[in-house]
Amino acid sequence: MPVTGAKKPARTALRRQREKEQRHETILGAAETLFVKKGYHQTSLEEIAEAAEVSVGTVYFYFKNKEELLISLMQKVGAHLRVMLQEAFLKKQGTMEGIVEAGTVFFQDFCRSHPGHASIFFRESGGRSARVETERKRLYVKLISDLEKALVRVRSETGTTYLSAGSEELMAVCILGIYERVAEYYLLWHDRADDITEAGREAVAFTVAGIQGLMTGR
Amino acid sequence: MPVTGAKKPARTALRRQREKEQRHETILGAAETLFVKKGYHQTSLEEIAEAAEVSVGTVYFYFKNKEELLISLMQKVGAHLRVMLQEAFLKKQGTMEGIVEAGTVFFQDFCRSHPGHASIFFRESGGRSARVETERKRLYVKLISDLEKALVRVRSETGTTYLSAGSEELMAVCILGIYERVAEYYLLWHDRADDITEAGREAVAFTVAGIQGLMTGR
Amino acid sequence: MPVTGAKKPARTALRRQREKEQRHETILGAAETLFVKKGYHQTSLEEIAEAAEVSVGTVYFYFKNKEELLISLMQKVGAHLRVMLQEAFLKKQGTMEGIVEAGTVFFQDFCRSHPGHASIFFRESGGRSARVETERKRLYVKLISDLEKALVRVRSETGTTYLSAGSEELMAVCILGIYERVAEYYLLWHDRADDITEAGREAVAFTVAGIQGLMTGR
Amino acid sequence: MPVTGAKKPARTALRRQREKEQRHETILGAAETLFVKKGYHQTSLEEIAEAAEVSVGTVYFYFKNKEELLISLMQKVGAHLRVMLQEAFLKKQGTMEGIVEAGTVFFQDFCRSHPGHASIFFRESGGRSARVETERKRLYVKLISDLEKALVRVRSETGTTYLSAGSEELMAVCILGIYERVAEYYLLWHDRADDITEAGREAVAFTVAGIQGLMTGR
DNA sequence: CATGAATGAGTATTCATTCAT
DNA sequence: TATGAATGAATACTCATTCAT
Repeated sequence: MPVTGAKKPARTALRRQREKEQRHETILGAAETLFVKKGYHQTSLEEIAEAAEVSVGTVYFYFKNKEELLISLMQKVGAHLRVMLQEAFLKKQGTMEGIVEAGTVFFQDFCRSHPGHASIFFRESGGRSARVETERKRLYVKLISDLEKALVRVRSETGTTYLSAGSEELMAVCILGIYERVAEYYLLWHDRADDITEAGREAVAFTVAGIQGLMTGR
Repeated sequence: MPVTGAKKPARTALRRQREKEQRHETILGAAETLFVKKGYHQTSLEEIAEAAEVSVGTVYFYFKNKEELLISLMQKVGAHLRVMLQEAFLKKQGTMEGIVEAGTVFFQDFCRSHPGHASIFFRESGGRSARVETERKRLYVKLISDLEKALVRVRSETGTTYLSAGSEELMAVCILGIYERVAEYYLLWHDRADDITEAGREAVAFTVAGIQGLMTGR
Repeated sequence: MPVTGAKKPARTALRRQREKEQRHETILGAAETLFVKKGYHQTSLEEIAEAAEVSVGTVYFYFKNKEELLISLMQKVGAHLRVMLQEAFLKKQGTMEGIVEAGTVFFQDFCRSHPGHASIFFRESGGRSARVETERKRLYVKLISDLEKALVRVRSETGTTYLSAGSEELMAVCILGIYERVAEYYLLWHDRADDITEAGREAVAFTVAGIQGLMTGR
Repeated sequence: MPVTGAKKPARTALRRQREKEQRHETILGAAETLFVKKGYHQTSLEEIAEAAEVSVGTVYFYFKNKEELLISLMQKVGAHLRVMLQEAFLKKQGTMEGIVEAGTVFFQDFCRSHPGHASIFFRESGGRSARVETERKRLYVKLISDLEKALVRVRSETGTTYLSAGSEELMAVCILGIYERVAEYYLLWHDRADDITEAGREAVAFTVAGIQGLMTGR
């Protein structure tokens, strides 16, 4: 029997693997839609199962429990956000331009194409349970740490110093605060998706000015 | 009717009124403590009643339902915050100093003496139910509007203009975002209550620089 | 106002107390009937609630959980059994007659008038969960200990000795084994409620002979 | 057809047959271990499959359902016990010695080398479901019937009579009761595996004395 | 024969809310 | 006003069983 004969089961296994991943994604997608629309606690597992067109048991086959579903979602969104921002930083390495690019990417790409993601990450993730809270904190801290590192590079590349040893951390925290509140305000509350372009631009300008304000020896 | 006859019940009525208000406060306080410690959904009405040393029925006599308890708390905290900020703005009318004063008051007074308040307003209020969400939005919008007005006064008093027509609103949103994330990061997550003094100072500097960055004709 | 005026609330409180205890008993009774008829695991809490003519929530108001319901039942039956046997021992203190009396009481009174009790104690209590098992063991050990003490008294009163230091314990264990198997065999399996009179009589004779067999220096 | 041609498939078939039986045993063994350790209801089929290193589906290929697994186990243990006791009776045919031998075998061999078996037969088999209960009863009745026959032979061989027509049956029931309670008490509860040697000896003495107590015309 | 993903009925438990006293 | 017993709808989660591959 030729080599292809041995491959056949491998192919089946691969296809199964793919199908399994698809299911995983389908369920996660259904959960995201419902969490965004109705809120985590107002969404029942039966609804999620129905939306994903699977049985309740299947949801539990793929996810340990409801909490895990939310955490998976948060992690997915968080990772996505980090990648986007990292890429922006890398484009204009170590310059204030990188910060501008990151902000622009956040408001133009992330918020506009994935309003649900913003909702999950900034709204639904807050105060659900101890485990969720821990994970939320972990993800926020990572993002803040990324921003911090970018700010450190800006400082060393431009040969300036900041006000204090903790300035980078503080600024990173401020920037994230701006991102999330602007996103929620214009996107989720006022549904002014168009305004967010302009607001985002100004928010970025605000951010840049804020950073420069903490720079000494310019 | 003799005077004494009229006065006696009046006194009783007054005392009753006072007692009633005390009860109201006691229950609200118990709810706040528990919401902050365990989270809104993880706190049962029975626990609240027990902590307030009243029966479940009594809680329902003073508050329509559990949601109302959270909303009352949010309103109380929101009002408190507004008053604090307004007073700060008034001290240094229409100048950037007012903005600085407000930020300082927020980080020094509000956050440090009422960490529970910050938790209720910024964390527990998010994504509980449609009604709570509506109220939360209303309170945030009010705060933003206050900040916006202060920024308008600063502009008119200093004779400058901002980048665009929506700049005041955008900046107000940014400032609130900075407030809440810095508060949660240093106060609620890292329990670095001492750092918040320094962090607050720098956050205010960041804010001021950000605002000035959006000012044109300086 | 006369003394009776003060008593009124007391009376109400008392009546409430009584009603509460009645409910407790009603629920316990419903659970017993169903556990005996269908088995513990095959009985749902909804069925118990329905049989007791209360809501599911009420069952949980009186009992922490389903397990607790079974444990309460076991304890009730165990206590009842102990009292019955103790009284029998006391009638004919320290003589073999007491042993005979106890056996007779067990087969004539306990088994015949409360076949459900025997079922709960000897059958339903076995291997349900760790907690139930612990409690079951505790109750069995108590019963065995009672029997042991009775045997010790018989020995000291009649001036004999048993084969070894552990003989009383061993005999107590044997006697309980005889009781439960005879009860289950004639009562629960063969529904030969009439035969149990005769069987019980002979089982007692067997028991007595067995005990005497382990007596030395007669 | 040449011999070799016929033999080859036969050999394969035989090996398969052997492997099949091994699987059967492996699964049964895994089930036994888990049932003893965690209890029937607390053990899931997935756990059994995992312990037996097969898939869930495979378990269902070898056993109709979970109930059947327990019943198979009970039957295996029951058969083992019967064989042991029968052999003991046969060694000393028709004499009280046979009864003594059987008891000794039970406590020394059965209990000590297979504590899990005792647990399955005396504890886990009780009150699981109607089918299990029926089978349990059937097995107990068989054992009792064996004991009864042995007692009948003793009676006819020694030329005595018992108290009544039902005495043999009653005594058989008593003996089984003694066996199981002593086994559970010393072996499963108190983990006094060493004491069971002595306790077993005395239990046998108790049994013999009990039987003789019901003999008339000695 | 073996696999393990999929099913979905079944159930214990919670808890906001009501209301007779 | 205050109580707390009673309610029952809502829901997360389990697990024996099946069946396409």
